[in-house]
Amino acid sequence: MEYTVQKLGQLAGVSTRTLRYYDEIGILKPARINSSGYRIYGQSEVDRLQQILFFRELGVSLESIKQIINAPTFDSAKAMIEHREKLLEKRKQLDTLIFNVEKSIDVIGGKIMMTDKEKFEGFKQKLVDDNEKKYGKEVRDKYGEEVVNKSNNRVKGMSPEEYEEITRLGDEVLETLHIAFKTGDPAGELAQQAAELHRKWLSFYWDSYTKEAHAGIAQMYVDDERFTAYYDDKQPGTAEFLRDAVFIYTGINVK
Amino acid sequence: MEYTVQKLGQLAGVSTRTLRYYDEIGILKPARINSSGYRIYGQSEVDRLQQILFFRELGVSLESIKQIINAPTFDSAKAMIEHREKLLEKRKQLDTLIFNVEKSIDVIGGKIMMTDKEKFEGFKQKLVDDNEKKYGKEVRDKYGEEVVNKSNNRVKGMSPEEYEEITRLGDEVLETLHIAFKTGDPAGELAQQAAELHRKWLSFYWDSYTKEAHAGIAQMYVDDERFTAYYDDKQPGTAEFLRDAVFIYTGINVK
DNA sequence: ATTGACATTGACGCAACGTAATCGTGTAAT
DNA sequence: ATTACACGATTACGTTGCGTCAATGTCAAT
Repeated sequence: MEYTVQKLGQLAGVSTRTLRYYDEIGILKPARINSSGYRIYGQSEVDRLQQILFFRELGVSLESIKQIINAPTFDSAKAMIEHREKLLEKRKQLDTLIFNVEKSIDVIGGKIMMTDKEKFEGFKQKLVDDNEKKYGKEVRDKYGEEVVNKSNNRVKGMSPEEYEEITRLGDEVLETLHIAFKTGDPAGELAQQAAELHRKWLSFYWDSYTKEAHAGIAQMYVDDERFTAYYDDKQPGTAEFLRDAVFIYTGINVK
Repeated sequence: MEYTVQKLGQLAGVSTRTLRYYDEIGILKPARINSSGYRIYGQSEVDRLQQILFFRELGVSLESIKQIINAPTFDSAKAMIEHREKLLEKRKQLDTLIFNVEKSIDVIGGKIMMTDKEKFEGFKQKLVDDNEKKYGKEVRDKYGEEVVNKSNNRVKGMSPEEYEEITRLGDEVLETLHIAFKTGDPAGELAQQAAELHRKWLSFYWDSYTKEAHAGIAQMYVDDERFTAYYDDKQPGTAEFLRDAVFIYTGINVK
């Protein structure tokens, strides 16, 4: 069977422009050109296009596809596995994006107010660099008091709805934490999820979140018996488990 | 405080090129131009840039941002909620993408073979429409026998490594399932994760995965006492729980 | 006076096509 | 045979959000 641009386009569900473009960049050349200069595609081109679309659908760039299908002994499985890694990271990014949008909805809704200083802080994650690592050791003492005071002030100004939401989140943290605790792995998915929830929960109390402060608080839970009692309620060792999870989550070890 | 391009750039964490560009497209113009033609930004420009970066971070296009911050009575909350919808859809797409990549890894690995006909079908997901829903009811009877036979043939041709991998996956399914069972919610994240793992596991045995078949198998686990016994081993009711989770996961109810 | 850091304005490049604009062909109907 | 019209071709600009030269002017310090 032979196809013109439009026929092939309809068969495969792509525009004629796309086929021309693929010809242009040398990823799919027609089998031959007829006397009128028309592009004529044959069976092998159909198959090749099929392969191209397959990879394209998976989000692989045309340049990469070119390499893939041109390589004589291409290890496509390996490439796919690598590609999957990329996608998983993309999804992670998207998840934090969604989280931020949701937070911003609250901000705009007036539930959370931001100070002028906080404004830029959020965007400068890169700047949370070595310079700040130095504070790591002192962060517990430093944040210990400060945060408690801040938080108290925070809570006073909350609406009933906000309070409700926070309570729910807090419960969710505990729930996830207890399930995660059974796995025994603070680096596991569940434990990291608990750490994430804990961060969300904290964000309700804090003007600005920093990894350092988060790690500091987690350590505080272990050191301060009032907090330890709260988290170890059902399962002794939970506070420590949470701390370890948060250390991994934040990538910061305060100890 | 007044800033030159570089100062502002450092403050906000963007390149000078970006600031020039923002000036060019009229989204952020400097407060004034000094005698040497330098762009000088003031406090209000800092704030404006802050807002721009805020929305940009959320993945909003500059064009949209322009509209947003220029509108006198812009309902940013509404815009954010809409934007969240878009992001959630994006994530959905990404998830199916990841699913397909994973499937393709199996395909490439030779675990699954595709017929020529199937090849193009894959890209025409749109065609997965009502026409196929009709098979839903009959799927259990249909797949019940077929799958078991197929699977047996499948297993015979497996390598030790493959078998090892499958066993591991199978264990993971059980593990997740049992944790999820404690939450009591088949629609919850854990249960859905279990359903997903179960799908992966199945994909090792099946030539081609379909939601209908998946749902059918899940129901079969409940109906066939051999399977029920296996899944209910530690916790009675687990088979039913898995079935419910899979029904939700696939969006198909076979009952 | 020279140097080096920082400023300016172009202008091209990128990915993967969409979208005209202009013109030649194939074919069916008049 | 002519006309109409669908389909083919090529050329080339537009899209997004800047990165990256290139050429050139300015400021502050040595």
